[in-house]
Amino acid sequence: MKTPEALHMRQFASPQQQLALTVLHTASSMLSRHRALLKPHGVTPEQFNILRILKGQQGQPIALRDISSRMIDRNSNTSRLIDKLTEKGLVQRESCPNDRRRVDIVLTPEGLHMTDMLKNIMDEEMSLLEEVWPTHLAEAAIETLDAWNDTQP
Amino acid sequence: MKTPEALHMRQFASPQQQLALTVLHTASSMLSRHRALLKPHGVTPEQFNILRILKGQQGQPIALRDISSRMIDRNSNTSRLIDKLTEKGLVQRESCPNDRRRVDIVLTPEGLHMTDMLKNIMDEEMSLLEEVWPTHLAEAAIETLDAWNDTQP
DNA sequence: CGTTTTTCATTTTCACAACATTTAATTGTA
DNA sequence: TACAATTAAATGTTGTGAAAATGAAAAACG
Repeated sequence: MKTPEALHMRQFASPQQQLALTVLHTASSMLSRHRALLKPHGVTPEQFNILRILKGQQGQPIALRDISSRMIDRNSNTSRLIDKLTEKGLVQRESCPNDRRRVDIVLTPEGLHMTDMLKNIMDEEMSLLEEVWPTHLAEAAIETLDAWNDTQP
Repeated sequence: MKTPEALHMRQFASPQQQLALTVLHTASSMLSRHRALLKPHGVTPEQFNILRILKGQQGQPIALRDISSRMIDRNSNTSRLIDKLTEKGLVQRESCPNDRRRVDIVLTPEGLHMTDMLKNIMDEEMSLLEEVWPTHLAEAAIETLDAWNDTQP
């Protein structure tokens, strides 16, 4: 359902305002979809986001602080998310010898395995987008949205 | 900060995947901004969403159920959000005579006043978007995103 | 040095989301 | 009419996000 229909809105103050609401609505809808896809495996999108960052490290440890700064949703409670992933045996905390404030995080073998599986699931979902969005339109939309992101700190 | 930079990502699987992440990141960032703008007035974006829907009714009562269906985030618990707004004296519950299961919601005079004020604040914020997004690019981005929304139930 | 400031992680508080269940009222149907 | 099925709202529980407070360690600086 297109956004105006979904939100029962006949007209918007401006195309810019409509785009803002469309972005919020689209993100909410996407996140719901991701949540549903990951749920059978006991992982939330926020947790998967961390797993994906760790996977990108290719075994190299990364400080909790740096994970936070790379998350889609900043300011979230990364400590607690790491707690959950640790309980599930997917990641491990390691103390950082040269700076005892820091806590390095690494994927466990099971975590790596789980991440690969979930990545396949999400990649499949993402590939559906390629049928909906022609490449040049996707690129144009990215530029438009990032024009705003670039005004933000 | 543009999305790839913000998320510390060098390259994406596809422009489509990059757009998906950009949408999620942009929405999260926008919502934070809205939350900060509304906070001094003791209202959250979710609550403001309801106030805006009620304002659109122009005094006509609307059933709680119909508010739910028009919210950006459909899954939230409207009953409890209405509780919060009632506590603040911004809205009022009214029993619906022809169907006693339903509960009609109306803005109080203070609620109308507050909504007008908050709407000014948000409109001002939205007007900044007009300097960032040329109208034709905003319209193009809306079409692109809604192409996906239209594939969703 | 020693003190102050900054940094990093954790903890805490509050509000909301998700999901299930409950209660009440209405509708559908034998 | 009786009674099951459905619908609307409220409520209970658990988990998560946002933001601020706390505590510990390191860095900065006189």
